Amino acid sequence: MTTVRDVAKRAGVSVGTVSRVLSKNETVKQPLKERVQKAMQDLDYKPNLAARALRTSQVAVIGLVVPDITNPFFAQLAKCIETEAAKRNHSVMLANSHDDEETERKQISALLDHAPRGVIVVAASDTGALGYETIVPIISLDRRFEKYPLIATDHSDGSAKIADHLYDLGHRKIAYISGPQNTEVGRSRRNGFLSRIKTLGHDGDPVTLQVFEGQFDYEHGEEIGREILQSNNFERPTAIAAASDQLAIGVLRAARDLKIDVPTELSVTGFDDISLARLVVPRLTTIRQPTDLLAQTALEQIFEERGTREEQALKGDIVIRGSTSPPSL
Amino acid sequence: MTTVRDVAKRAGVSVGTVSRVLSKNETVKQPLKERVQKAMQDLDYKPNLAARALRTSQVAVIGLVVPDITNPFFAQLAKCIETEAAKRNHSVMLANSHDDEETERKQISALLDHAPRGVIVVAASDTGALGYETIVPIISLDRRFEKYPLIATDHSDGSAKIADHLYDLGHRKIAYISGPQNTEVGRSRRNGFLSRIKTLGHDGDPVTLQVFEGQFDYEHGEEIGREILQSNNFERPTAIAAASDQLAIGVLRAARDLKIDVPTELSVTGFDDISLARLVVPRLTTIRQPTDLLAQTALEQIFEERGTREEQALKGDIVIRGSTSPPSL
DNA sequence: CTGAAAGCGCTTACAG
DNA sequence: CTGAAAGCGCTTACAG
Repeated sequence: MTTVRDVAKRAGVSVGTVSRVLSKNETVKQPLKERVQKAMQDLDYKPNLAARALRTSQVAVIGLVVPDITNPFFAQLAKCIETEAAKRNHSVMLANSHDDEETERKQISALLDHAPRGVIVVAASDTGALGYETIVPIISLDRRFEKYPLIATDHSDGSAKIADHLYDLGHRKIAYISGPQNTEVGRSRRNGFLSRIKTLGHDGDPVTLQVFEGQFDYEHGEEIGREILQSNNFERPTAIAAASDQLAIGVLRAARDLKIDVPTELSVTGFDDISLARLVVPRLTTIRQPTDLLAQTALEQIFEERGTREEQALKGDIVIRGSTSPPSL
Repeated sequence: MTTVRDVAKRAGVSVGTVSRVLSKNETVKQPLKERVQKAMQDLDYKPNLAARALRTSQVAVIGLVVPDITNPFFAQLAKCIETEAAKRNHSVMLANSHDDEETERKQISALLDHAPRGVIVVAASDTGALGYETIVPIISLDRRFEKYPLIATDHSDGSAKIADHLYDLGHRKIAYISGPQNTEVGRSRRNGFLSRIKTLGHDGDPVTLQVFEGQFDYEHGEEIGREILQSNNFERPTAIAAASDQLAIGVLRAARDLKIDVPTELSVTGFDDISLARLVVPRLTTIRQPTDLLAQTALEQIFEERGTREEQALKGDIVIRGSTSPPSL
C-alpha cells in the first residue's frame, strides 16, 4: 500500500503538499504539482478512503433506500442515481426497506453510520420517521420520508393529463384504481385524477366514476381488474385508469383472461412508464416520470452548499400508446 | 459525536476495554462488560466506521457490480444479496457496468478503493479483466468475471430440462434463441439445450432445429421472434425456446402481433423465472434460478476464512405454466 | 507557496 | 483479565 508519505518522498516534498494536490487545492505551484502527480502515477498511488473519511467525517458515498429494488420503477431510479453519483465520483449504497417502517429506519441508520455525503429515501410509507437529527442531508425521492424535502413528479398534474386524455377520447364510464391512500403519491395521483374528472364532468357530459384502492403492484391490478370487469356489462366501465404501470399491467392481464379486448372494449392507462410499459400487449398509455431529472435534482439538492434544500415537483409527460382508444358504442 | 473515550470515561475503564467489548472479544469479564454496554447505551454510542476501517483496512461493505440493475433478474439478485449481507451487518455498494468492460473495470476499481469485505461481479462479458491483483475477495455471480470463482445456476442442466419438456410434449420443429455467444451463460445454455435435443433426436424421432442469437433483452426477443414466425407456415417451428425470460417475453409479443396463439399454435419457454414470467399472457414456462441460494452461496464464499473459495453450480427447477402445450396437428 | 505537526477514533500487540 | 500506548493514512490550521 503506497501512502502519501511514499509519494512525498519520491517527489521530494512534504506530505502536506501531496495532500494539497490531491484535494485540487490550487495553492500548489505548477512545477511542484507536476512532480507530485508524476510521483503518484509512478507509484500507482491510491488514496486510502478510510483515512480521508476519518479526517473529513465524510465519505464519497450516497445512501439510497428504496422499498424494493425489484420494482422496475425504483430500479430505474437507482440506475439514474448511480449514474449521477458517478459523475461526482461518488458510489451508491443501496438498501431495501421491504415496505417496512422499522426496516427502513434501521437501513437509514446503518447508512448514516457510514457518514455518507447524503441519503436519498424513497419512503415505504407516510408515517416512517428517523426519530433523531443528523447533519447528513436527507432527501425524499418520489415518496416523502418524514420532514425531508421531496423531489418528485407532479403526480397530480400527471393524473390530470390522463383524465383529460380519457375524457377527450369520449369515455364517460371510468374506473380509477388508486394506490395506497396512506402514501402521499397514492393520494396525489388520486386527487389529481378525480378532481379533473369531476371538473370535466361538471362542465361537460356527466361522468360515472368508480374508485378502487390497492398496493401499486401487478397482483393487485389483476385482482381489482377482475373484480371491476366481472361486474355485469351494463355497469362495466369503458376505461380503467390505474395509479401505476404495474397495476395497469395487472389489469391488462385480467382483461385478457376475461376475453375483453383492449383497447376496443376497454381502455387502460398507467403511470410511471417503466420499460415494460412499451412491451406489454397492447403497449400502455401512461405518464412518463422524468427519472433522469428526478435523480439529477435529488443529487443537486444533496450537494447544495448553501443549505437551502427545497422541494421540487417535476412535470411528467403523457405517452399515448395502444392501450387507449375511443369507447366502442 | 461520542467516542470510545467518552464511553470509557463513563464506565470507568480504558478505551481498550471498550473496544474489546465492541469487537465481542470474550476476554472482558461479565461485570465490566455490562458496565461498558450500559455506558454505550446511555451515551447512544455509535462506532465511527471510518476509524475502524482505517485500523482494520476493512469496512463492512459488499461491493456489487451488475450489468444493469434495471434487468429484473439482476434486481432480484441484488435484493437477495442485500438481504444476505444485512444478516452479517454488511451494507451493499451497487454499481452498473452498463454492459461495458471499461466501465466495469472502473466500477470494480472504485469499489475496491473503499476496501470492502468482498466484491461480487456479474460480468458484462467474458473478456473483461481487472488487470491487477487485490487482497479483497472477488466472486463471479451468474456470469464469470476474469479468473474469479463462479457461483451460478447450472445453465446447461436447466436448458436440458427445457429440451426434455418440449420434446416430451411432442415438439419436433423447434427454434432456439440463444444469448450472446461471447458470454459463458450464453454458451452454456445453448450447449445444454442443443446437445440434449440432439441426443433425443438421435435416439427417438428426428428434430428439426433452428438456432438464432441475440442479447438477452425484450427487444431482441421481439425482433428475432418476428423473424422466425414470419417464415412461411411450413417451416415455422411449433416451439421456441429462448435463453432468457426477457427474450421469451419479446417472442410472446411478436406472436401476439402476428396473431399466432400461444400455446395452441406455438409453445414458448424462457429461463430465469423473473417475477414477470408469471404475469405475462400466457404465463411463461421457464427455469427458476435459485436466486436466494445464489446470493447466499456468493456471500458464504466471500466470508470463507480458509481461503478455499470454489466454484459452485446450483440446479434450477423447471416451472411449467401456460406457454407450453403439445403442438397442434 | 510549502513544511512540520497535530489529531481524527479506533484496534491491537505488549505489558503486567 | 485489563490498561497504556502506538499507529493506521490522511487533512488542515499554523508558521514561516
